[in-house]
Amino acid sequence: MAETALGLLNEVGLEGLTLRRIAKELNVQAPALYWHFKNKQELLDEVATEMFRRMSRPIVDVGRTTWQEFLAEYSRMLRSFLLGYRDGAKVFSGTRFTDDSYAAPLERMMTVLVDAGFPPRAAAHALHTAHTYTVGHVIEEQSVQPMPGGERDPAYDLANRARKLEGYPLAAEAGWAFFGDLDEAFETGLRIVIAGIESTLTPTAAP
Amino acid sequence: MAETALGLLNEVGLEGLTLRRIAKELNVQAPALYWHFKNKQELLDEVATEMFRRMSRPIVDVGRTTWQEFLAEYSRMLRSFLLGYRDGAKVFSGTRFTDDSYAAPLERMMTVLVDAGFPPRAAAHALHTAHTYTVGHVIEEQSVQPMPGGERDPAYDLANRARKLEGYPLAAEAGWAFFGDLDEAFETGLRIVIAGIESTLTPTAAP
DNA sequence: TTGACAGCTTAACGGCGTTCAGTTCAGTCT
DNA sequence: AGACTGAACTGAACGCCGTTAAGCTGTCAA
Repeated sequence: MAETALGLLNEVGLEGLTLRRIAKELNVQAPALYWHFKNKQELLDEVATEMFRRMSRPIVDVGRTTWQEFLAEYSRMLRSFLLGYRDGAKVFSGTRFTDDSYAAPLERMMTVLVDAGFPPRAAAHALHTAHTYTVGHVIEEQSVQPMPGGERDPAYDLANRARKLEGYPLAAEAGWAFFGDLDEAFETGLRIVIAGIESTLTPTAAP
Repeated sequence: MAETALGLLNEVGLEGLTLRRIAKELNVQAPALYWHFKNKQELLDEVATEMFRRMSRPIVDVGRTTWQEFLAEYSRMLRSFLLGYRDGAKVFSGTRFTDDSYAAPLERMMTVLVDAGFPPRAAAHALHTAHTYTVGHVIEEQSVQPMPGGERDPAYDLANRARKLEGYPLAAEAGWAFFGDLDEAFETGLRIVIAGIESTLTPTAAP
């Protein structure tokens, strides 16, 4: 049922994901859903949990590399999974997981960092910062470009934006970095985060 | 009117911020709002713009310091402003600005970085990464602790969480960093981002 | 005095999440 | 075989939502 809702998400978007629409997809009346969920939020929590479950598998399968590459790969996977669902980042960020299926993947990721020499608390902060940055970035991305591979929102047209910002040359220039090549913007931020972890949290970083 | 809606936000939250409720606050009937706005989204965009306008002033007033301190101060102000409104980060992240009042503050911030030696593109990426990290962090914070200074959502009780994660010691430990001291978590991530900017984008960083 | 027009009201529409009192029906127990 | 149980669902309804349409009021220029 969470699977059905998740499948529907790409068709109708978060705002179109109503109980009646989900029920129709299941050949059922809307109130029947209340047998399985306390309310809509609980259903959305289940949807987010299912999203995380699906992306946990490939994350756990990342082979042995440096912690830098591992963290980068996790962030890229998280991003591409979120981008893969319409309003993915919004659904994901607003909800709590409904079970402990996140525990094993999290333990695995923590282990990679701790094995690389991070104290546990530092490892947690490293993961949290990379995770937080990625989700924040994708939320902004999806308001520029709602669907994976879809059209961009015309409100973010760069030429038009530059014209209105004539008196502010640096601000105009900044638009390019913000809304131009989204992949590049993400990778640049990701490099920043990982380099920052290296220089502030790594055991060899402290004096 | 956007001011009224913004004032109401802390009372009723984003989900309680209905057109009828806003209209009541203005001693007016709901459809009257449609004289001033095309639809509710446009009103929300105006609310977000007003939020940014209010926080632009103190940001511009930050005195001359290092770019590191400037960026840190910007991020802290952004965070505390967003935390100051119920669902502040959600309102802010989902909407586009309705005018160009962001241009002058943005130009100012870009200028600080460029004056410190950043190429314009690098300055933009630096700002964007710090901004994105901050908004992402606050979104997570506000789902743990919806109101400024308010109670925490009991679903994030740490002792309880630790009990359920008995088989996963590192994951349990990570909870502390994720949901424990939110201020400290933010500052740690902020140090990471700024140190990362320093080592990847600064003119003296490149070989 | 008339007319334009900004700003509002009243009434209504379809759709939303949710509730509640029933209905169906497979499986268990006697 | 017949009674019972409980899970899963239906049908009708409630109150609220965003939004539309048509009409009313007041102000002010010509």
